[in-house]
Amino acid sequence: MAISKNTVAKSAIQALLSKATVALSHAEIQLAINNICDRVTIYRVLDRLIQEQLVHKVINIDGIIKYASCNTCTSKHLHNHIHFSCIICYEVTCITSVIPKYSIPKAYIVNTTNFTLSGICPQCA
Amino acid sequence: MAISKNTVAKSAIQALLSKATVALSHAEIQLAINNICDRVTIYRVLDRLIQEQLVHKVINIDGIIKYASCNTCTSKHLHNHIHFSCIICYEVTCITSVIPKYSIPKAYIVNTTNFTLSGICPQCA
DNA sequence: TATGATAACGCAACACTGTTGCAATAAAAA
DNA sequence: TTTTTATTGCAACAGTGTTGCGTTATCATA
Repeated sequence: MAISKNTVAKSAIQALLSKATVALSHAEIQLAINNICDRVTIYRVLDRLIQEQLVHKVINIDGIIKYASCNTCTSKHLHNHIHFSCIICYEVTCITSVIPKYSIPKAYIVNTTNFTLSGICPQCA
Repeated sequence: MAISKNTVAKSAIQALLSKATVALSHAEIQLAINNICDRVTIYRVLDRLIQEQLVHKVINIDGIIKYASCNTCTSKHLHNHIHFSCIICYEVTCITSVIPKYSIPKAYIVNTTNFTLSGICPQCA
């Protein structure tokens, strides 16, 4: 995987995500970077960052895709940790400290896991 | 919660979901019932069925909402079982036999769980 | 069975998310 | 500096889900 070019939009989005404590949606990113670039560019930059394994996707409980920086993925790019999705503030937090246990029939080949718990986060409780 | 009226659309969608072995998306339902009613009506019927706890939502790995009949929810309306989402045929199957184990910090109040594993299902393997 | 209240419907319109094609532009290499 | 090529902006589009409103069908009551 070739390293992509370093552009203003890429740097801004990368910086935003790496300092964010929660996963952000496309809309939230667009709002945060304040029209630094087009809507479409954000999607393309995110795709690039994902391909370069700097960012990963999380599906929110309501089906909205959120993006989070891979701060914890040092050696392997694995995201089988729990995500917590708050029903009040809609923030998605990576609970990296816990790896969930599961077991399913052998016939199923598991590639990726998406364990999202929803409820009320500490800030909203 | 008052019982809603029994309409042609409701019966058709209910019958379709109860005989389906996998969770269906709105688009799939629309295709299956073959223009028996309007797009919007399907959304409203599904909302009613969810409110009456006859159907539950599952978020697919790509963020598309799928609907499944609550065949297994006899006493309590709980859906904390695993869902398997196939990356080839995009079918979502409820693995009702297994309840996943997890633990997260006490500060988080968990309401619902959404444990979706994605990979290749037995049919596509 | 006929009637009336009201839930449910179809239609139109809209907002939002995500994608694609193409010409213009910016980044990095030569 | 020039050249190559990735990246961008713009426009247009497809898909998903929602809302308002006038009409229709359902179900309870007479």
